[in-house]
Order: sequence, then C-alpha cells, then structure tokens
Amino acid sequence: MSDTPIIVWFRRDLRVADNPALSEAAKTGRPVICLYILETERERELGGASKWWLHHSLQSLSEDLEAIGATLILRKGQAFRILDMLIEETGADSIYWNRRYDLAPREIDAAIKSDLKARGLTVETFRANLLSEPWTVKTKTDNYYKVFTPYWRAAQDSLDTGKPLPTPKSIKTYTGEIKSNSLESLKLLPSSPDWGSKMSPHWTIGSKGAAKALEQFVGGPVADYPEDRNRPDKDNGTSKLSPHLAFGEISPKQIWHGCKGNLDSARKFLAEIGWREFSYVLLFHNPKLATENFKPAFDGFEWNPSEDNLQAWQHGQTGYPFVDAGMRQLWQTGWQHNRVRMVTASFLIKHLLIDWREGEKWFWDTLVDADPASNAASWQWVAGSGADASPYFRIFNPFTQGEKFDPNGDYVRKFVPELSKLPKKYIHRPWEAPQNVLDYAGVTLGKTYPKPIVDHKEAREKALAAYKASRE
DNA sequence: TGAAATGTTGGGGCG
DNA sequence: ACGCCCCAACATTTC
Repeated sequence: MSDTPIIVWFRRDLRVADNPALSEAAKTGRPVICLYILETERERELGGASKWWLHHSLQSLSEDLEAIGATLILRKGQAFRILDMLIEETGADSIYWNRRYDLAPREIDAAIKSDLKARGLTVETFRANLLSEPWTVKTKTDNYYKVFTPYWRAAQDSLDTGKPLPTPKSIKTYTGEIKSNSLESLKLLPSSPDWGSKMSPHWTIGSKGAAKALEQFVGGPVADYPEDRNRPDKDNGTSKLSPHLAFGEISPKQIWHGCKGNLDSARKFLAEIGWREFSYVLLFHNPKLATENFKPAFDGFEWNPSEDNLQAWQHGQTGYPFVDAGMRQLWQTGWQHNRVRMVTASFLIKHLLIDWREGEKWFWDTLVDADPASNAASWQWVAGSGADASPYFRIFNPFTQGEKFDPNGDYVRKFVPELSKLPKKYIHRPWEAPQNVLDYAGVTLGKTYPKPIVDHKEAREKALAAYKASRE
C-alpha cells in the first residue's frame, strides 16, 4: 500500500459524515490531508453573516476531524496556488473533493482538475451536496425543467436517497509537518461592532448542531409542517436547517434519511429540499442567475431606485410591522422565516419598486444560510422574472399577511419591541389605531415608530401599472 | 406559496 | 303573507 498522501479539499461540505470525498480517501488507508482554503479569487465574496458562520463551522469541523485522528489545515489565497504548494510540500499525488455548481467555483475546479491531471496527479470528484446532479433530470425534449412541480415529479427516480455514508472510523494521519493558518487569521469574525456574539445564542453551529436540529424536527414538528411552516410566531414551525445545509454541515441525503420513518408526513418538508435541488438546476443552466433576469423580458422594467427606501427596508423601518419584524429578525439572528421572506421581498420589489438584485445582495450579506442557488432563484421567483415565478399581480398585503400568519402579533412584538404594548387588533396596522390606544402603548407614529413609507393601496396600483407597462 | 373588485345568494327586518 | 331592501357570506373574475 502506497504511503503517498491524499488531499481532501473541503468547501461547502463541512462535515465528516456522508462526505464521499473524505470517505473514499479514508478507505485507501493512505495518509489524508484535510484542507480548507479561504479562496480570495472567487467570483463572489461571502457575505458578512456567512463568514461569521463559516468561522464557527470550521472550528467545529476541525474538532470533528480530530476525533477521528485527522487535522484540518487552513489556508487563504488562490486555490490553485495553495494546492500546488501543498503538493510540493507533502508529495501528495491525489486530490479529492465534492463538486460545487456555481459558475466561478466550477471554472476554478475545472481548471485545477485539468492542470493536475496533465501533471499526472489523480483528481477524484464526488456528488455530496445534492440528491441528483443538476444535469441529470431532463424533459422529454432533452431540456432542463423550468417548472417545479413536473421537475420534482420527474426527479423522484433520479434522487439518490440511499443510506448516508458513516463517519470514517479513523483516518491515517499525515505525520509530516504542514503549516496551517490559524482560524483567527482568516479574519472571518466581525470586530467592531461585534454583532457575532449577539447571533450566537440563536444557533449551534456545526454538524452536531445540525444533527440535533434534524432529530428534534423529525421527532415531532415535521408532522405539523404543512400548517406551521407559515407561522413565524411559532418556534418549531420550520426546521432551521438551512444554514447547516448551506455549509454542508448536513447533507440533503442525511435529511431525507432522517425522515425515512414517516416519509408521508414529511412530504411537504422534503419538497423544500426539492426546491433547493430545483434552484441548483436553474443556477447550473443559468450561471448568472443572481445578476441577470431569467426572463429577458424583464430587462426593460422601470425600477424606482431610492437609497432612502432601500435603507428603510434594510433596517426594518418601513412602518409595516410585519415587514420590519422580518428585516430585524434577519439583522439580529442572520435568518428570516420563509413566509416572511416572501413578504419582505415582495415589499421591496413591488411596494418600493426596487430592483430585486438589491434585495438579493442584502440577503447574501446578512443571511447565515445564503446559498448561491436558492437565494438567486427565490428573489427572481418573487420578482416574477424567474422560472416558474410568482405572477406579477401577486402583491402581498403586508398587514393582512401579518394578521394571517402572526395572528396574535407575537412575532412583531419580539422583533419590534416599540410596538409590543399595542393590542393585536392594531399591531399589524398601527396607523389605524385610535389616539388613546397609541398613547397607552407609548407609540408615537413618526417618532417612536415610522409611519408607512408608502401607502399600500397606492403602491399596489403603481406596481401593477409598472408591470403592465413592462409587458407592453 | 394573493388581494381586491365584482357578482351572487339567501336570511332577516320591515312596511 | 308578500315584496323590497340591506348586507353578510360566499363565489367568481380580474389584476
């Protein structure tokens, strides 16, 4: 048996279980070098919230690797240079990694792979983060699907929902000395202000936290998911697995496997895994999904850029409590409930007529679950410019959505505390509250809490007119 | 994975 | 007893 080391290059697959690249490397019995590169040359820099998450996720991965006898090496720079250096330093002749699907990383990987192969090295790549490769599910006319429902139906036969790989029992350690950057030196954490420590209580970052979240969710809440997933006021309405999934602390296959006992009651939940797969299909075939309208017909749409309105939205100061609660939840916890995402996104695009790309960028920066496929596809979905998109005339009413899905106003009270003393009758529409009610609640509109920055009815009519104009 | 406007129905109050 | 009006409640259409 050869003693030449193998490099396992970790990316958005920060886990030791169900990690094909790691498992295959371990299986060879050869020394394994586990590497993470903070890439400085990729098309898109990670957002602030994602960097914060990544820091802790790398910490957790490092501990998980140590438990099986391996060490995580950290480096920062251009991937191909770092791999070259590491090959030089260690004499490694094989590199294993799990595939990624966004354009710039794909190009980086392709270039590295052909270069290394040309030099006689072995490169093995694996599917680890999707249930099926985005190029496999095809329509009868050999196209990729552009509508979710038929896609998901057709995909069933191609999904790899088999048993997840176990954590390798032990990994042969590479005994030579390898320099590693310290985690701190990657400078992933925010310093001033240190908003990270305020987000910490909301999460248990790492694959153990992910496994626990899955177990908890599958153990009960999943059965009520079809109803409760719309209720941001309920703690267990959704799984909150998204950031774990985005960094690969858990795989979709592990999630599917966790639901195996009651696949039927988990159907609606697993369809969300389907939306993720579908988003990757769209991204794979439309590499510029985050920056260009999927439907070119939208290119002429007349947006109404306004820095003031954009900032009011970003900071949760629109004067619509449900929208503001969502935007503040995002800012404070790095996450926003999915029902609320639809409402806040619709508000930015349709009430404020601000380009969906502005929203996409903000979410990319502030979400801990920011995912190159889901984020882009979902913003285009709301804008109506995407595949299988929400119709142009679907304009969410920001206060009736609140009344439907946060019926007691608890969600608003939690994130918009200056309104917390308002009775539920007015909590989603404080501008309609009688003066004595406002006085009692200590609310002065325009002072302690903003008046609506746009009138709902007017904004709705303007949006319909704008969409109509762009269709002509 | 909407909302609002418009149309229809049917019970009850009332002359 | 009967017709008329009002207006919820529900259904359909439109954006």
